Amino acid sequence: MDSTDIERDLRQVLEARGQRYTEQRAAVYRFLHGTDVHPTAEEVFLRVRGDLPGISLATVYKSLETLVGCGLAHKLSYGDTSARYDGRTDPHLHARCLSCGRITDVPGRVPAAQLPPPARAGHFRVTGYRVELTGYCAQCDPGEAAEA
Amino acid sequence: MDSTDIERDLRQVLEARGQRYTEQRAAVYRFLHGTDVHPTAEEVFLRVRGDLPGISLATVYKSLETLVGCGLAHKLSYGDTSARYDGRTDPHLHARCLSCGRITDVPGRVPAAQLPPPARAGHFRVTGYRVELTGYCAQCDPGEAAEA
DNA sequence: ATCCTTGCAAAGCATTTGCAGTCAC
DNA sequence: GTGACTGCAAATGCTTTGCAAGGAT
Repeated sequence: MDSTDIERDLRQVLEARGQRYTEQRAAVYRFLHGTDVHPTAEEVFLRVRGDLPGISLATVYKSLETLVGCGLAHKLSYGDTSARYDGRTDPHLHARCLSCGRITDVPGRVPAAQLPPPARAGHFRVTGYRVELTGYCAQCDPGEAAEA
Repeated sequence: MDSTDIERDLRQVLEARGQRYTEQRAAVYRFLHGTDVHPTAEEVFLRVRGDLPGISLATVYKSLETLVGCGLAHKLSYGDTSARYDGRTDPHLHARCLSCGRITDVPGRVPAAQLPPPARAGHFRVTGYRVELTGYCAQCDPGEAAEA
């Protein structure tokens, strides 16, 4: 899928929801879809500003929210720091570096069957789950002295 | 373990780290340890103010951070809203209501053996993992119209 | 022409920090 | 008495919002 395809898909999804295709949204989506660094809103802003010098941080936040609402991106909130965004939609796990906060993709996945009986989680109706790995990325590992 | 025991344990842990036992920390810990509602800092503040009318929100934040640092509590950050705190230390899962944000304890746990090969997560050294269930709590379920 | 989106600046919210007074040891 | 802790208020950092001008259909 090249850049043209990506933009066509974006337009289609936006129109299906009564929203408009704009350069700003396209630039944000293009960047997010083509990277695996799971950037923060600020990082998206700095990067996208290379293509669209006039774009504002508020617009980046709004565009990201729009993409998440359309299912074209996921928001990764770990609270400790600012939210990160993921433009990949294939199944994968996230590993978060306890030292620098960077998110690394991990190919595997956890079968739902191995989780506790969903129906019987007290009076809670379980509809989904999320697994997050923690540890140290290649850049931070050498230190190895750090602990959580 | 009654209230007296809890306070003795707290004193011991604090002293082992060169920190002082105070009424404020004791009140926060007592409340957190005796509930399973996973309160936010604000909720802890409102509740503890019943015992200590003069306590400030900043002190609650500082006390919670101290307890987390001592391993006497866990901080649950889901980003969407404010952080929540857990004073229980026995193994259990957390189920988060997508409607109201409430956290419900679920007795089970996920064996590490069922996760993807830790050592081989790309160039990432995995040291731990976290599982979070999502769905709807008893109070929000009746609606059943809502979706994620 | 319509009305959605942008960009700017200001507001909002959770959390942290500086500091003088107070308390635990 | 000494150093850590509290409470207050101000500051911080991320994110959202109000609104007039601009852009997409």
